[in-house]
Amino acid sequence: MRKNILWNNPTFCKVELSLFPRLLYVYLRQFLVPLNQNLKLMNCWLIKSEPEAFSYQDLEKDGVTMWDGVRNYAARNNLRAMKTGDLALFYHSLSDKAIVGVCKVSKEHYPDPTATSGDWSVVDFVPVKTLTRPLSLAAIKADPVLQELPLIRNSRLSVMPVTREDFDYILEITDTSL
DNA sequence: GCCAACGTTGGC
DNA sequence: GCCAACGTTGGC
Repeated sequence: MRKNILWNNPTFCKVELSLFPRLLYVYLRQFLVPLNQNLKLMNCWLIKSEPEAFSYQDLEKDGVTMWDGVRNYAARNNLRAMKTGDLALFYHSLSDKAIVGVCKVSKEHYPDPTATSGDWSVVDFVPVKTLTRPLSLAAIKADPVLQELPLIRNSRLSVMPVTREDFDYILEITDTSL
C-alpha cells in the first residue's frame, strides 16, 4: 500500500514542482524588491483598446489622449477612482490580445464631452513606455500568478484595477523597467 | 461565425 | 423587485 498517493503521483509532482519557483518568487519579492517611495501609494490599472481604433502607438504619437467613450458604470467608476500619476497597463484587444505598454494618468476625471446624455467621465493619459516584450492574453491565462486579473474574470470590462503586485510582476516578466 | 459573459431594458 | 429578452463585447 502506498503511503502518500499525491506525492507518489508523477503528474501531480510535475505540475506542483513547476509552479513552485514562481510562487516562491512572488512570496520573496515583497522582501527583495525595494519600492520606489514615489510609487508606493500609487494605484494601478489596466485599460483596453482595439488597436484598430486607438493603439498604444497612437498614444505615443499624440502625446496625450482623452479616454472618452466609456459607457459602462463599472468602468466609469474605475476612471473616477484614478489619481494623477497613477499608472495603467495598455491592453490591445481583438487582433492583438496583448498588454503592450504603460501609460500614466495626466488629468483626473472630468465630464465626457462626447456624451450626449447620461453621467459619464473621462481622464487624460500620457504614454510612459512600451513593454520590452508584449504580454499576450494566452501567456496571462497560462500564468498561475495572474489568475486574479479582472481581464480573465471579466473579459468585457474595459477599465479595471490591477494590484501593485500584479503590475510589478508584469513589468518583471516582460523585462520592462520604467 | 459562434458563443459566453455581462449589462440594460421593459413587462409584469 | 424579479426576470426574460435583447444588445454588446470580446475570445475562440
